[in-house]
Amino acid sequence: MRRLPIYLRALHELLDEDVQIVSSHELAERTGLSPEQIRKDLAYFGAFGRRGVGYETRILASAIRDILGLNRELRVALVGAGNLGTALARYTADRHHGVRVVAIFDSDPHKVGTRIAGVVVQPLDQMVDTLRQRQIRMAIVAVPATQARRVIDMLAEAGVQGVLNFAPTKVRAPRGMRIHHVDVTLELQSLAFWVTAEGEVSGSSSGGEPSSWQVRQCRAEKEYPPRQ
Amino acid sequence: MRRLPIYLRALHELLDEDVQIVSSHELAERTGLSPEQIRKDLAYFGAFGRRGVGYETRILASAIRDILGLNRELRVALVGAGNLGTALARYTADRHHGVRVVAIFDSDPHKVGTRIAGVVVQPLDQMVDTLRQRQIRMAIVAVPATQARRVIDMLAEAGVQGVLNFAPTKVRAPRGMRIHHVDVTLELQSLAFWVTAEGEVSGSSSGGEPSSWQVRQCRAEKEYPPRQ
DNA sequence: AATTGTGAAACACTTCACAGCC
DNA sequence: GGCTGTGAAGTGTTTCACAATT
Repeated sequence: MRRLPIYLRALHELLDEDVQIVSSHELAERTGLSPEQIRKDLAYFGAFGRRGVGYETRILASAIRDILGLNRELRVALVGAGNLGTALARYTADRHHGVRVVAIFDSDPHKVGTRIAGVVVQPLDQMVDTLRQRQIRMAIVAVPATQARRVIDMLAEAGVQGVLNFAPTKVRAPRGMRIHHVDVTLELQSLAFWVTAEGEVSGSSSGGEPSSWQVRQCRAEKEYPPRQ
Repeated sequence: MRRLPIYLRALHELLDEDVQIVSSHELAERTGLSPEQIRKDLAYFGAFGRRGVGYETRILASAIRDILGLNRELRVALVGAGNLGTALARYTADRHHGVRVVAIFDSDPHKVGTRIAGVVVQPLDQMVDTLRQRQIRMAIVAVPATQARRVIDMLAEAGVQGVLNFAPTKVRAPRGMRIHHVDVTLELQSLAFWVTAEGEVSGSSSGGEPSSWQVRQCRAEKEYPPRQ
């Protein structure tokens, strides 16, 4: 499921290059995945390819957009008009990925009424009514962690079914809602494991008792055998 | 590996509440993971708990920070001082998660010299030298997709070992570098699968040939049996 | 009695190998 | 010959069940 958008991106690149037919090997090359995996994934949703030939670029792209529900542009609400929210709103406005921020809400009265990427910021207490009325079913949450739970409950009440949450808290998804979490802190902290701290030597250790950074080295060497 | 930061966050919450001892069940409750998984994870790095008692909150938190290399604050560079970059810089400055943006680079001359969260923005062509000199080993890339590859090559040249990439392109990690990708487009598009398009009824279908949204419904019901 | 640590079983996911088509 | 589609094998991860420990 998470890989379909990756294929879609590669297919759009190929379409820009006027490539009509693409093989699983070519797609693998461009996505960094294996040809078998791509074939399995695509076959799961039905037979889109022709044996001995490959996949028809335009048809496959359209099929994937259809599976994802992106053939009509999906309207998304943004909650939280800070720097992060602004970046996201502008981003979806620039290129058309099938998803676009069409409503923005913030609790700060100073922000209400301003425009971001052409969309007027509305007060938070108008959110539930507006989303219901406009039948918006997806939202991006870019508010402080303390407000996330309340905002997500409100979104559930408004009938929102999918949420992309940037707030650094693990909130359980209400019934009927799916939440994808983007947690920068978690990413940075887990990435930290792979970098050597200052003062550490990146070569082999010189005796002494096993310390945590040796664990780190050991683990690191599992995935990067040569490591320089 | 990716779960250690989750445990760490829960442990810090517990420490704020002056909880001295915590069981795998309590941690499971707070993280949404299973007790067995937590025990397996922690046991993998060594025995931190006492049978019949639980885990000592402070010691476990410290051990995890040690494994991740976060007991000394990790200095990180930010490349790209747009809205997204600004949000991230401010975010790491506010709370101390063991990771902090201490250098910012941008190619826009208008941004160079300004301050974000107390850090002066430097021109991109000073990046490699500055990072080498200050021994900065981790970076956040928040530049347009077109620049991402070049920036990441420069970071590799500067000795950076870990990169958190927000640019919507899959760049292969250079030797000795680990890249974590945060791709908002991909997240939004895969989330789109789970929401019903406007006009669709969320109940059962009324005959006709199987269409993609029925696939969507079918898949959705696998993970959310009741779904309302 | 409560809780960890851990081998075994179950499960999920990926890769392999090749049959079936073009 | 080249490529897809797919059962089978392989690999990795999660859950189960329980022995070990306080």
